[in-house]
This record gives sequence, C-alpha cells and structure tokens, in this order.
Amino acid sequence: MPSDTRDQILDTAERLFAEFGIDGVSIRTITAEAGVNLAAIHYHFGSKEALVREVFVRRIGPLNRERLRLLDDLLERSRPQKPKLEELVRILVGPPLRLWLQAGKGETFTRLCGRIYSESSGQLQSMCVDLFQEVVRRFSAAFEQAAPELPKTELMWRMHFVIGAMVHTLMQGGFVHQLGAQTGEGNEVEANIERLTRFATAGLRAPLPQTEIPEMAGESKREALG
Amino acid sequence: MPSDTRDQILDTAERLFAEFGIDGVSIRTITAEAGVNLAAIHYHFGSKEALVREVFVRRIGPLNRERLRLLDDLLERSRPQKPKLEELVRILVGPPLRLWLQAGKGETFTRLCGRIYSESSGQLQSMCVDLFQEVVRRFSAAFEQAAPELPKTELMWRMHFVIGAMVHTLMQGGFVHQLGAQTGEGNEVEANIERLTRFATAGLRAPLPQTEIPEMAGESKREALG
DNA sequence: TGATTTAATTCGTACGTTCGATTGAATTGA
DNA sequence: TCAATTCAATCGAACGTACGAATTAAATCA
Repeated sequence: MPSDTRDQILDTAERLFAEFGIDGVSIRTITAEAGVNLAAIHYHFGSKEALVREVFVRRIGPLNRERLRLLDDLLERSRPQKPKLEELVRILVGPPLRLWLQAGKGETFTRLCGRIYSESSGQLQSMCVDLFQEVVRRFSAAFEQAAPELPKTELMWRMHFVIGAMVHTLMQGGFVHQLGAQTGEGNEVEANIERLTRFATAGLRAPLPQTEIPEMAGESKREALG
Repeated sequence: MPSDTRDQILDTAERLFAEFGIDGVSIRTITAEAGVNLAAIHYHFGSKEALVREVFVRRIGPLNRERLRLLDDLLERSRPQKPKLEELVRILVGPPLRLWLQAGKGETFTRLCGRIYSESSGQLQSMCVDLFQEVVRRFSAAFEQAAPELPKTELMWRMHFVIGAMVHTLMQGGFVHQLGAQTGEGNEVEANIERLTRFATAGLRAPLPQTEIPEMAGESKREALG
C-alpha cells in the first residue's frame, strides 16, 4: 500500500532529475513541486540518496526484465541456429528508446537513464553495476554467439560503442529530433530504433583491421581470444 | 603574463572536474589542492562559472582548431574527388581520443570533455554551442559531400550516433580498456581510434531501410530531403 | 643607487544562502 | 486509542562570494 505521497515524490523527482541532473535538484525543490512536506522524503525513503536509488530501480528493473524476456524469446525462436545480430541489437536498444515517449512522459525518464553514466557518484555506480549485471552478462554471451568471428576484445569495444550511441540518443536525441522532424509524428520512435539498429549492426560487422597493431616491438604474448 | 597561480588553478580544476564532476568540486577543494588562496579564483576568473568556462575553452579551442586544420588538409588533398568517409571520421574522433593519454595526463581532460554533454547547465550549454559551431558546420558539410547517397536526416542521426560512441569512449573508455588490455601498452590509443573509426564508418554506410516506415496511416507528406 | 610610490596579487575572514537531515508536535484514519 | 503520516521549525555543514588588509613586484623619482 504505497501512499500517494510516495508516488508523487517519485514521479516528480524523476522528472526533475532528468531535466536538471541529480545534484541540480534539492529535496526542497522536489517536495515543493510535488506538493508534499519537506520531511516526506526522509520519512518515505530515508535519505535523498535512497530516493535517487529508488527512482532508478523503479524504471530499470522492468526495463531490463523486458530485455531479458525478449532475449529469451529470440534465442528460443532461432534455435538451433545462432541469433541474428540485428535482432540482438534491436532488443538491446529498443526498450529504452521506446520509453522515450512512454505514456506521454516525453523525455522524462530516458534522459535520466542517460545520466547514470555521467553523474555516477560512487554509490550510484555500484548500484548500476548490480542492476545491469545480468543484462550485460546475458547479452555479452549472446553477442559472442551471434558474431563468433569477432575477437572478444573487439566485440567488447564495439558493444561499448553501441551503448554509447544509445545513451547519447537517450540524452540528446530530442535535439536531433527537433532538427529533422519531417516524417510526421507517427512512429518516429520506432523509426529511430531502426536507425540505431541498422547503424549499430553495420558497425558491429565492420571489417577487422588486417594487421592488428603495426610497428610494435616486444611483448608478443598476444592471445587469440576468439 | 599569466601568473603561476592562474595556471595552477586551471590544471587542478581540470583534473578535479574530470574526476568528480563540476558540481562535485567546490572552489575550496580546488584552491586547497592547488595550494593557493581561497579568493584566488575570484580574483583571476571572477566566479566559479567563469573558471569552468575557461577550463573548457583552454582545451577545446586548440582541439577544434586541429580538427579544422586536418579537415582542410583532407579536403585539399582529395580534391577534386570527394573526401573518403573513413578519413573524415578519423579526423573527427582522432584528436579528442588522442588527448586520452596526452602528456601522461591520463584520462584527465577527456572525461571532462565528455561531461559537457551531461552536466550542461544552461550557461555551459550555450558556450558549447558557440565553441563547436564551426566544427559542426564544417564537418556536416564534409560528411554530406562524402556520403551524398544518404538523406540529410539520416546522415544527421548517424553522425549523432558517432558522436555518442566517441563521447562514451571518452568517459568510460578506461573501463573497457582495463577489461581487455591485452596488446601491451604501445599505441593502444591509436588502436582504439582505428576501432572506433572502422565501427563508425561501417555504421555510416549501413544500408537504408527499403520502406521508410511501414504500416503508417495518414500523413504522407514525406519529403525526399536528399 | 636607494628611497618612495603605485599597481598587481595574495591572504584571512566573514557574510548570506542553501543544502540534507532531524525533531517533536499536529493531524489523520482505522 | 493508536499507529501511520504530515507538518512547521530548526540544526550544523558546506557552498559561492565579497571585502579589506597584507604582501610582493614594478615603476618612478631623488
């Protein structure tokens, strides 16, 4: 039986954090905007940091659960063959981008999501490691399966690039969206998911450099890793 | 004749901002760490915000000047043919990534650079628009020239993805670097520039969706944009 | 050259504000 | 009645900023 106040705080905090950053919003601003008392945050959450934590967990939990569900679906659907790389990318970047316009909330949550990567202040950082641990593990394995020709190190870097493109879109996508909003309003989000999916898939499939690192003396203990 | 104190403040602020974020570092911390008086910041810069501004301008100015110089070189070198897409990407992402290990400074500056995109607090945001305006304009034109087959909107989004991968690498690259540091130490940075360049180039060259947006009713005022 | 003035910088200290957190009384609803 | 919740008021700490005195360096003059 979560009180109305609690949800009010969570919604308001999420919106304000997304717009002004975590350190940029005081609990006074949050409580005032939410129309609740100043002490309500400490009563319901214990501290500002605990509130921040709850704001993230509330969204990322379901988000990652959906990604894992879609991943299970894909793996089962494509067995015994390996999953298609493009499908993997789509279920990795789709769910977060789809929250972009979720319930008419605008960029509320997604910008917040992107902030994890930048404003991670110790405590938040380790929380994120926990929250994303399973997703990272499962998707890493799936990607290795889908692109076995890539050395693991190379794959890791390329997945890292994909995440970067996704996060940047979550945070700044609205800007690009305004610049080039030509295709009505309809399924703009789905169109952008396709854009990112195609870009990322092609990037993941980029040819390897023929010679790994030219002109290097010594230390030839280079493992194959594939 | 810039005083020694002034440079001490700038160097220290740059390092601390990069590690703890702009809002995460007080001028007391900066001055204490730099071994100068508390009031020195306001004497030399006027305010903390002006100091932040100066920290960024000092690095981004030369950085962008180098990018434009390399761009001019490339355009002249390849005339009358259009520049190669891969070369364009390389001179876009190369200079910032190369600062990664500049002068043994570690990730000092680059993480700071990445923070522009997240901690942009109004004033900083508009400053960045000014600082990057010419680079964006020139590179956009060059990319349109190098990839004329891409609709402008599509190209804009893909450049956006490239920037995202780059920024994410600037901020979090150290993490991936630690995970997969197999190839000695040598030219790891150049190797990563090549990684990102190949990834981004392949992504920029990804095939266009045959049908732009399937199953959409109404609003068929879709402009070609090429 | 040596003394004196002037400007530039550094220093110590304090102000006013805002922050997250706390307390204890008031209010509410079962 | 009693536990859960909300409220007003306040705490100490940290923040950016301001200001005048102290110090240093350069310029000017005897």
